[in-house]
Amino acid sequence: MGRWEPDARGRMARAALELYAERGYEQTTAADIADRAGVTERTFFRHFADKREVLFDGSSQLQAAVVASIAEADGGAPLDVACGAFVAAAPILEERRDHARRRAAVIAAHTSLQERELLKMSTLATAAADALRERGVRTPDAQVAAQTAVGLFGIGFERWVAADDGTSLAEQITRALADLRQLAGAPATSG
Amino acid sequence: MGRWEPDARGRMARAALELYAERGYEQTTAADIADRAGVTERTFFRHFADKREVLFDGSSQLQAAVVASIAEADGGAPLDVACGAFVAAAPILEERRDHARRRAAVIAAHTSLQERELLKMSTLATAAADALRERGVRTPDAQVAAQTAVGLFGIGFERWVAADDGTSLAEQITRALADLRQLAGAPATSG
DNA sequence: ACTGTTGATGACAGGCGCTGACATCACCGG
DNA sequence: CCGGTGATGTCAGCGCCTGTCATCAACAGT
Repeated sequence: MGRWEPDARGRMARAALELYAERGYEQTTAADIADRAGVTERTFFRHFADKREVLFDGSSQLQAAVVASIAEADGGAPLDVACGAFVAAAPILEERRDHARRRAAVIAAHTSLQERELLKMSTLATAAADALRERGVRTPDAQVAAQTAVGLFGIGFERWVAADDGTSLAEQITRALADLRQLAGAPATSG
Repeated sequence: MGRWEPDARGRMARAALELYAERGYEQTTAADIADRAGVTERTFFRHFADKREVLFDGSSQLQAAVVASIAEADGGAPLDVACGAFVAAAPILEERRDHARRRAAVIAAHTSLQERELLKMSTLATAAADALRERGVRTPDAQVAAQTAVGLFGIGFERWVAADDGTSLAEQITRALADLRQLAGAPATSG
């Protein structure tokens, strides 16, 4: 095959997900992934900053969609704009539910990968907050709204992945927001 | 001094914070920390799972305080109980503001450390949610309330560390919660 | 067809993080 | 004085990740 077989990056990403699922994250070396993808370990690290990053290649796409959606939103309360952006971006993940589930299972199996996912979420929150500010939302409000929206997205995503019924990701996020409104509004419930 | 100089763990934790602050996290090797603490690199890794964990030795204490506070709370809405628990646990950090600031600066300077902190926050959220469930809060509500409270704590902590006025951590958390209530309640603001 | 440039890859060396295995030493109870 | 216990030191080694240089495909200009 020589060098220059196309889409080395994609091959490595697929090989990594397969191997992490087959033998586990720790039991897979970077050289293993490179071998399966038909490249060298060195090439692997040229494309991905580290062994974890290979699982998060699509995260910038999600972030771009969320930021764009916030920028283009018609108006409304900041929290609605932020959550609406995640609902609007949900199809990106919904289109590849199988892939999302496999990936989520691998991540759930190892703490290092959860750390990286949390970092991506945090970055996403910062980007969303910036986008809200861009619309004129005051800094503290933007921060709280963005962080809350990302938190609700995380919960919704978790439930969407675990759900056996056909509830959509968008629906899960919407429900989580409704939950929060209930919790934030109701003055007293149980003890 | 031979072996058995007391408080090796504490010495390593202090040495690590100093060195990370002096030369940076990456420029500090585990052997450097061990040297300054008067032990071996191997001993360092017997006490701390990895090079990052040495900065998070007190996180279990915070978690215990939050969980206890949730368990002992008098009653009220889940979100109030959760946020109240963080306010109640705030003195643990407020007592050592200098240390908290130095530590926060070090963490802010390197992504790996931010990842670890986010993981601790996530663990804290799970523990808080469990504690809420223990009180009879339904699972989805517990999850949303706990995650939201941790998010607000994170924002409050960030502002407390950055603040030049004397605003307390507890006050910052309370303000963030008030912000969220405003955002969740108000139907429409800007565009 | 020849050539220079560009960019991705291969090959190699090496530092650092982290672990397993075994020896050593301080302390404690008998 | 002695054996047990637990923390530490010592050593070897794998895997992650990086710097460096050579190699090779593709492309543009001549």
